[in-house]
Amino acid sequence: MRPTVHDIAAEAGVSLATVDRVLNNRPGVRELTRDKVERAIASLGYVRDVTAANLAKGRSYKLIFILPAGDNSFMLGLETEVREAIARSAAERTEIDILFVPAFDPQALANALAEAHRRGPAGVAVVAIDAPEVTDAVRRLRDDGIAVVTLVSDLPGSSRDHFAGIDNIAAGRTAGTLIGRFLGDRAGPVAVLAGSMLVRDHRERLEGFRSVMCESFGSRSILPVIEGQDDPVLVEKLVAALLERHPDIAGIYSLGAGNRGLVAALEKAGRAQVCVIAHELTSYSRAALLSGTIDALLNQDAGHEVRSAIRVLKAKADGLPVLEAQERIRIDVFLKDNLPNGQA
Amino acid sequence: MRPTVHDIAAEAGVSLATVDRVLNNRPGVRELTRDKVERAIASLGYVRDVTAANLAKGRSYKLIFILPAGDNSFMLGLETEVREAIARSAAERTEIDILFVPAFDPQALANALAEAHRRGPAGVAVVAIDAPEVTDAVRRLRDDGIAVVTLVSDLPGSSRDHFAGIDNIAAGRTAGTLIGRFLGDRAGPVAVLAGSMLVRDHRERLEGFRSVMCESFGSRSILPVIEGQDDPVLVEKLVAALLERHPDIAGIYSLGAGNRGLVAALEKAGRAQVCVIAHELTSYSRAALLSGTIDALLNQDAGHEVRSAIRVLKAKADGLPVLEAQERIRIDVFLKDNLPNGQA
DNA sequence: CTGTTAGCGCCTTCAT
DNA sequence: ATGAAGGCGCTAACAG
Repeated sequence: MRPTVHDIAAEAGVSLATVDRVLNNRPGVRELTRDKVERAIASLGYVRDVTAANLAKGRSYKLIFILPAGDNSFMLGLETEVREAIARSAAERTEIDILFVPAFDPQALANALAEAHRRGPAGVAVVAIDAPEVTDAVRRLRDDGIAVVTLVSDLPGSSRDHFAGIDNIAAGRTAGTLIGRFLGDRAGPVAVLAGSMLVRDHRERLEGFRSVMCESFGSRSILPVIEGQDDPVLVEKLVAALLERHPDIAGIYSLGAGNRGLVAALEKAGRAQVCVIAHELTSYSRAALLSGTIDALLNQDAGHEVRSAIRVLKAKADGLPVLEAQERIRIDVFLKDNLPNGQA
Repeated sequence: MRPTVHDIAAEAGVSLATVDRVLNNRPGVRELTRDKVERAIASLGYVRDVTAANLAKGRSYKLIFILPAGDNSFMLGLETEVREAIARSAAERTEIDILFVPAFDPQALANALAEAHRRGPAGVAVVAIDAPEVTDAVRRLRDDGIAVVTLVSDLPGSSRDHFAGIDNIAAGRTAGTLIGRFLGDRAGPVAVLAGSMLVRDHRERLEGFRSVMCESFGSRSILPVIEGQDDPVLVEKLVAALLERHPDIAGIYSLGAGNRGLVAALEKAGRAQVCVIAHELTSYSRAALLSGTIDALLNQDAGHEVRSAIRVLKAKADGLPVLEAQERIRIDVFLKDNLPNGQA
């Protein structure tokens, strides 16, 4: 059997309470006693049973998730994952609330962060917008010892504890290499469709994409970015116009959401031969990948992101270290051949 | 607060012991009493605290992993992951032993399974070889109520409880689409390099690859399969000969291990323009991907596989259901652009 | 068949 | 500064 607090107490010749004080480095122990206990801990190779500790503490973590409202499938999927985490909250000792804010509205987001602050949670997870008022609101949370994790889109200049999302520059580069190699010698420009340049993730994907195109496929021309606000209706309108304006388009990189509109525009225009790389696996994008309208899909697993955010918030709330390597979110690359069978 | 066994006992007017019997559907409770308790459970919305239950049980799961010996990096990585699981075993209430067997030797594997059987574990995880003596050995384990999970390579006809590995047909198809699209109109045949047709995962990858090549790139010729036994030295010899025999080779799909030898042969022959798709991210394949010798890498995360195998073995040992969707192992697709920074 | 009692490993008053 | 005692939610003898 592995050693317990009792063994340490016996070995060190002190009481359980003293061992506990040392273990949780609480005050009220003489240097000398503390040393004795620490020697016992080391010599017995003691490791604390975290589950038993949690049971005894009966602690529960109050967390708030701030998500953008809007009906694109990716954000709905993210919401679903948070709700599943809420369903698990009994087992995970969490109490999770969701706050919705209008998309791409920095002031609204800052207000939501303030509201979250008022509720006094142990931690906040937020899909960030890269704006000063948001950075400020995050700092105020952190100043009060509330842990903050950015989700999906980061806020690098801020004091957030952690980012639960993919490396968006790498994602953009991956899209660039795929579209460049898939197109090979086929002529024609490539268009880029984004949601909004206000959010960091979209800006970074664009940056990665452009740098690869420039480094490795320099002769391919890139059209100016189109911003569709992640709104399927607007996206469809913009893409329809784009296809009309440029009959010779060879490829499209859609780095935001609202792909429902992209697919509709392509199919109505009968432009199946355009090479399309898009982000996020949803029921729409999945269908388009299978039908051949979309050639490849880059994806971030919303479930992983939410679970990682929760683990990190709990750890930070307890002042525990985070294994960054374990919390890294992978960029999934899906072709029609390796689509998981599941829902999503 | 969420309800506890005490609340149920009070609500149903019975003792804790009776509640516990119903909860773990143990015998010795009258139908009527059982009903009362079940009603109380339902009406209070009780969910059992698994961590407290485990604490009280003090149970620990004895597990055995059977891995092929040999010095290819993938299997070494797998071993490392098992050792990390062993390091966590205190916290996870597991006692894990590793048994090594010569690679691609069905009889040796069957013997190892028998040895594992003798040790009386709660579960066994095994990198399977598709052979009757192995299937038999697995059945004997299962007949004694020992849980069996196949790892990396499956044994579908057998009575194993679960397979912790990727969909290898999908992996082969993905490789086919990538190589087909990357090559475009470039002329020349494609070669396939496997470890051994004795193992299911290699056979399935080949099957998926061939079917996509046939369906979507029918004009491309595929050379006969080369078997390198996952041995870097043998692989290098075989590939060197292959390159000499076929100066016009356009692409190589390496669906097994031993890629160190593949890379060496390609680099010595100065054949960097050959399009290469390989499996498994190791320090060698990573370097080759970055240098451009390898064009894309398909990967299964050994850490995920090991952790999943352990979760499943524990669940099966307790007769609990497994959420297949949650245990699905993804096929990672790596280009030089989206390589994780970590070790591996 | 059912209930009582004593833990599992840890934390937390409350005394001393 | 230290210790004794009780409890977190559940399970496991052992009695009745």
